[in-house]
Amino acid sequence: MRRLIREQIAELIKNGFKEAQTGGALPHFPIPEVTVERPRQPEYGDYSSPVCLRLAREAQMSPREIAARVLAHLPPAPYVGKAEVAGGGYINITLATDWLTSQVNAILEEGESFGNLEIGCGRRVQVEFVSANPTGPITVASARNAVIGDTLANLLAAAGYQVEREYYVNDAGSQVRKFGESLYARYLQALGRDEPFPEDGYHGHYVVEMAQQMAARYGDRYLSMPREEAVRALGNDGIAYVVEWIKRDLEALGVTFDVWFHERSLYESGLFDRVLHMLRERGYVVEYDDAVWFRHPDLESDAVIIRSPRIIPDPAERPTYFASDIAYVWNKLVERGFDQAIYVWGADHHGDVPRVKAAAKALGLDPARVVIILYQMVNLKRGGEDVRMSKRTGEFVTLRELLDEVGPDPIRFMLLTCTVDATIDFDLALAVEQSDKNPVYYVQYAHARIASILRYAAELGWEVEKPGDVSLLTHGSELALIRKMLDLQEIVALAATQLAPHHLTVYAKELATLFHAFYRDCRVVDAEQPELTQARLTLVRAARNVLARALHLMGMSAPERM
RNA sequence: GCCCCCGUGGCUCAGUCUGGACAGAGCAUUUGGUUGCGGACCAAAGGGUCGCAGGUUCGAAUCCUGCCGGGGGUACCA
Repeated sequence: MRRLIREQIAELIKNGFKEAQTGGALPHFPIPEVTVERPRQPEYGDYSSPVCLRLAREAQMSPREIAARVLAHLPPAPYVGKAEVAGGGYINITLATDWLTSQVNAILEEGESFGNLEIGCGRRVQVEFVSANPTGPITVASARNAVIGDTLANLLAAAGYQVEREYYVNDAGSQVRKFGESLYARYLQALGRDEPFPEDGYHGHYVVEMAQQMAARYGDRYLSMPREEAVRALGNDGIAYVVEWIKRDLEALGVTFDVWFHERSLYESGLFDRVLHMLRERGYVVEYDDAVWFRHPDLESDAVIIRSPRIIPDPAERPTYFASDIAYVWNKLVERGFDQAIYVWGADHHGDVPRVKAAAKALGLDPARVVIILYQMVNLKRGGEDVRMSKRTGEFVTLRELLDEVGPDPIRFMLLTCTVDATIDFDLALAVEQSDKNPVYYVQYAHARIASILRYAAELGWEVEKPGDVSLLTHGSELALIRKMLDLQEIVALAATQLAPHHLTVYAKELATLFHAFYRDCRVVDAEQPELTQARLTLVRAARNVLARALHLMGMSAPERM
């Protein structure tokens, strides 16, 4: 556990300013926030700050002169190798080589905890994701939700938050009823009855199979019930069945949840009524058109419907899904006391964002505690052709099919590769292909190659675990690799604060690239140079440590062989 | 109509929220590389008006405004 180097350098420069000012080398002016960036060109060093560029007027001297005086007063730090003025007044800092190499041991000591930070300060965060309707199998769109949510949860945990993962089971809405009716119809058909299938029902073949199983297991038990009761009972059974199904498929993708929260419990516990009462008292509830509405100044529309007897005739007063959202946000932030509730939603729900925020606000909660991540859609393709998907029509590619074809790691990596803001064209043909177009193998190959080197060394009798003298690591490729390894912390900080898991994929590819370059330039196992070999074996082990951590943060495996 | 997302080399995408020094990868193309630890690798080359037009700034792919193109949403579906 450690502080980011970038932050330490920013502070260092700030102290340089202070020293220069108190020493009279610089006039007194408010020191601005010191921005520190990573320059692209290696000759500009590891870290660079342009802060002096905009101070010419206030300091009454050129940016270069300011920078020079700050540097003259820069406090010493073990990690600073070279600090110099460059260009029009940049402060460029190069890390000290001996410090860099010493980090190899530090990384090994930290093990799987390398990359962990404390920026979360132990705050409790809930990540609620997937939450697909339990009326059918998980599709590719939900798979994107799953990998984003799961990776985000991993990142937040690494960043020092206390994280809980939750799946919200929609078992109270009208879709559930529709599902029950579909099952009922198929059930009767399975028993040989001539039952018409509801027009807007679930047409997928899986409904037929489920109904057949139920008919086989329960016989005509549901036949003796009143229709309404049978529909409800079958719907509940069906949902329980599908939830287990979803759970298995997500597990196969490497995604598990701490809590499976049932929408229905919001009503059964009486919470919804209490929350509705609170809103009513605060004046956010209006009634007209035979319905109950939520009204709030933040909403563009006049009001959002909370419940109406028209949505579901039985039970007559069944609320809308938004009603559930109101009670749910209270449950998250108050009853369970999360500091922050993160929702992972498909972009087609973006219109609901202001409502949930407004609901939180109306309940007296800080809407900033509600964080909604919208990810764009996944267009499924097969060889360039669009594949249409809808659970209702029964035409879709399930996550299970995809897992059988591709396996979890490529799915995770591909769905994680671009920002949540970009639409993904997921080509099934490409996903299956184990080629250069599929960078997941490139990254994992680097790990397998590391494992192979260590196996090879062990076979030759090297003490692989014995710490080497890391000060012997002076080759440019070795130092470049170490630098990239240290970056993992920056990436965790960036991805966790931006809630942008895709940074991990970029990082993993870069790390793999630098390892492959190191492998090319530096022979690890060399009987004629035992000291160097021992040092390089140490570096290789540290590299494996970092690469494995990056892969694990993405929920992927770090294979020993491929 | 209104709201959200996208528009960066032939293709797929980073970089935009936190403005900085000649705009980065991968794929594809061309040309090379190991009598050594896995060639699922490495290196080099060509290829870009960062959708368009204004504006802010010492400085804009990045911020602001308008426009164009693509996708999604638009309240008794969830």
